[in-house]
Amino acid sequence: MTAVGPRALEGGARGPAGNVPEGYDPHAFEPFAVTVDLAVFTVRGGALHALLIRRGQEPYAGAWALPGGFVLPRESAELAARRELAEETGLPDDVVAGLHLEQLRTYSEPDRDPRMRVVSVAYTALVPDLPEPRGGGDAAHAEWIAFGTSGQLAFDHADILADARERVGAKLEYTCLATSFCPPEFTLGELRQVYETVWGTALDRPNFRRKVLATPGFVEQVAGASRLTGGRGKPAALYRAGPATALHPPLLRPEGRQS
Amino acid sequence: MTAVGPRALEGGARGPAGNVPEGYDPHAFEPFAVTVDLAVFTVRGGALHALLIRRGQEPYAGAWALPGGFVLPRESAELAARRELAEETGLPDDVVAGLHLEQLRTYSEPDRDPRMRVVSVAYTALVPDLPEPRGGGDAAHAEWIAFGTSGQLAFDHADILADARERVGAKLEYTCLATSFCPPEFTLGELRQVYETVWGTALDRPNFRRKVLATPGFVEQVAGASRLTGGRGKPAALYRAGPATALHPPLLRPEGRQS
DNA sequence: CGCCTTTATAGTCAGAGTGACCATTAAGGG
DNA sequence: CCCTTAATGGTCACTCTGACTATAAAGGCG
Repeated sequence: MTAVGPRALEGGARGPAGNVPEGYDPHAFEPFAVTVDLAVFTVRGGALHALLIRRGQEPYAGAWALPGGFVLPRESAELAARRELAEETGLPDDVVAGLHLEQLRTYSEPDRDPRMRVVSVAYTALVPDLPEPRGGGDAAHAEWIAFGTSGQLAFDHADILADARERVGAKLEYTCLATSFCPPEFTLGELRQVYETVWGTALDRPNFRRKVLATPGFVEQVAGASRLTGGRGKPAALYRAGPATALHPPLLRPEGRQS
Repeated sequence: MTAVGPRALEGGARGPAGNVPEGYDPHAFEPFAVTVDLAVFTVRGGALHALLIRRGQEPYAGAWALPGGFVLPRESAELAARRELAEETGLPDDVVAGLHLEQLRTYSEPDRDPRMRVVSVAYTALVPDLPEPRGGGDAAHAEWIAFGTSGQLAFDHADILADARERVGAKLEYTCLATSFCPPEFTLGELRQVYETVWGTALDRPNFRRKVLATPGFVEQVAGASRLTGGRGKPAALYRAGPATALHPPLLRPEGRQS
């Protein structure tokens, strides 16, 4: 890998915060590829699942990997992430446009891809339990895989997925994000299961209920509606996500346990 | 801008999560430049300051900008950020190696730099009140500018700086990060000033003291030492940063006020 | 010197929030 | 009919916090 280009700029103020000489040729140095990777989570049957695709070619042929792809020349990373998400899940664009998508962080270790220098902006998405994703027209075939059962992931995707899970767990504490995992109408039991699944701990039912209902704007009751949850037990009232986005005070996970 | 390369890969599985054909030519498409930008904060005389450099050339000649520069071909973004920080501040490498540096987020809007496509990974650093930075050998001349008094910043650096400030404020709530703004030995009054400065609110002295001392590992008293703080008043005991990194339960800013 | 201001430090008190419980209601299953 | 299960309603003690008062120890000033 030849180190020309950027280094040639060192004589003046550098970078976009500095200056690029007029005659600067964008093709003169070893380029960086910029991609997005997606950590898409859902809660399914009491277990956290991530959306993964099976790799067909080397490197890491046969391994699971995060969905993702190149950022196109006229596209922001966020737009690229939304486009890839729509392609991989086969969901209609308007549904994808409404999903919670959040930038996680950027992974830039020089050797994270053995083929060339790839800098990847990772995004985290939380979705309700969707119908099985349709492969996005091309060879890509995305599936929901229970967290921790995927074997070795390609590239540094295991790191990304672990970081994303930790971030989601932390955000549940001080935001109303948990409703993103739920369908439009849900019971408090389902909402509690989201917390229990992501945190890996059991929560006290009455206390959870008290906390959620005491937070203005977290959830709004759907008048008169109720639903049986697990086939057994008293039917539960239905709620919708409210307008609030932050939890004050936060709902802390018990005893700082990480999983 | 020619949109070849990435688009040519669409036929197969895409991106580094997909596959790059063997004959793929890294120079065949419009390249992305990858840079780092630094939001370096300090607390000085009761006001939050950011480290900025004055731009000499167009675009944005004469405006203040964040320090930063290219990520070199064999360098991670974090390494680039640390190298740039050392160059701009003129601090010895071992000091820079010990500073708190945290990835903020990546800015990738296609037109954020009018000259070419630049994707920038932003980092936030918190430092104690350092001696005036020496310009880093080159033309760059970094200065501490009080937050909000810089006028228009170059590129999207005002957004980055605002995001960084918000992130720092939030992190003070649930981490022990505030000690990064302080010299090795500090008084509780100085630590409280960090919170007051970043949050823009006054805090109750006794309550702040109680909270900090009740958190195990946040600070450790320096036996027998004390110092006069503002010239007036009772001398204050000195403390060092403790081993703790997280605050459980958090120290929430009053009334969810953002500034 | 006494008196002011300033800051650190010690303590009090009421209310909010939380964890650990117990009790009741309403469903399905044998 | 009685079991299990889950939702819901409620209690109680403890912790944490915000508001506040009081004391200690410095410098400045007449």
